[in-house]
Amino acid sequence: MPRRSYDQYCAAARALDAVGDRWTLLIVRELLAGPRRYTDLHADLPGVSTDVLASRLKDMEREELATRRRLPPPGAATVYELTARGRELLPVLTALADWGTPALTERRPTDALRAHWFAVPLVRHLDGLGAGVVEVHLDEGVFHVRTDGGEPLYGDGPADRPDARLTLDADTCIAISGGGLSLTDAVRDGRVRLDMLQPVRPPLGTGPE
Amino acid sequence: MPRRSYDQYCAAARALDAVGDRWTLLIVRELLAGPRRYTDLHADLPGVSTDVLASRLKDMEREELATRRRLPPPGAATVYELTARGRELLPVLTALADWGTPALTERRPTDALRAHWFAVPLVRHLDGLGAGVVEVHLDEGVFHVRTDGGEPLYGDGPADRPDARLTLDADTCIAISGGGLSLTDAVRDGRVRLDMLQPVRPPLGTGPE
DNA sequence: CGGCATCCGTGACGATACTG
DNA sequence: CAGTATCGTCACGGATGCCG
Repeated sequence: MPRRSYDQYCAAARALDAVGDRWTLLIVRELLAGPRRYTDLHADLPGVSTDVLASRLKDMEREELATRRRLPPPGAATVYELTARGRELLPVLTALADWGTPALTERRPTDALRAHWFAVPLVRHLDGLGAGVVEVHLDEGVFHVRTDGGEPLYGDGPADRPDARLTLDADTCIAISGGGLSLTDAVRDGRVRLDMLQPVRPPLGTGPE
Repeated sequence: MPRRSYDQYCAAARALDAVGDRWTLLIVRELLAGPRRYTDLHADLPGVSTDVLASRLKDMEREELATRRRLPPPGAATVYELTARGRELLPVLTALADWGTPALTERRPTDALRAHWFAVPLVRHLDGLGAGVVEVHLDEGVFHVRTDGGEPLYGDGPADRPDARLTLDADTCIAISGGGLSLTDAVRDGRVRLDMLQPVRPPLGTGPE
């Protein structure tokens, strides 16, 4: 919890005690992409000051949302990684992103952008593809998501071995994320190009349909 | 958005621009109980200072999350009320409450408590009752919830004309809210007393007000 | 170079007092 | 009842320095 607790016996207030501080949930958004170094976090969270980032990471360790791990040499570095409890914040970020998607109609010149920021609201809408790892190509950049429950949920840049590739523009991505446009319709209308790259593996427990 | 925007073209960051300030989401929690006066809000948000509450309410008006309305005399008062956009924050509060429920195992002596704070995580689990308005009796107080989609979603104190009454203790309420205990099991085990009060809806004006 | 710690100016916060 | 005024404190953001 932060310096200032709400001191309320309320589940939502308790959650805000832990993750209600400025930047905390955006750090979670970054760490959902897998283990990240301090410098990488700082680069993908434009505007956060160095001391606040360090302080939040310490708070998150104390709250057991994240852990610090030292990678063995070569390439020795310390990375921050979400705990299981931290990963359970995904529904919170999803609910926030769903609510905030309409506000993306306005794009300000001061807005920073990373392609993988589109992953959280989009990932649920890709389940129907039957593909494990989907690489998403926007004009603004490339990211990838896992739809098979694996970790990490998503990441910036191309995937190692994508099962499918989507090519679309940001507006279409936002429309699908917001639920106003189904992926099927978007593919049929040519707003999304879908390439299946690996043989389709049927999900466990599904028979012929 | 607050004075400080994150300036990120990201749906979650946009949402946090609007509702990420301290106290804002807890004010939404209060207003989900229906129109409230400034003094009532201040009473049910222990710890908030008067100027911060006034400032947040202004921010929420500007963001079109809430509106100010002046009730006609007698009983003239100004009340704050959520807009449709503001009510759409319920999934955000639900996700936060779900995540924060495990933190309710620890109950600190400094914690304030209002019975209706249990409503957000509980209301989904009462759908199976087939009752419109459910009055919930805890040792700590009484609140009521609507399970038929009407507004307001819940409120403090007894309901006007409840269709059912639940009597249980806070720990049981938390267990049901967290999903670890089904309402059916809790009734069968005697941890919850369920009284159906209105199998047939009487005409208006014949019930106690 | 990555990972912070320190310093500093500004602004947000919380408590109290007070007013229309 | 519904806020505004004032004030001390603390948090934030930016820059810089240090240390492995």
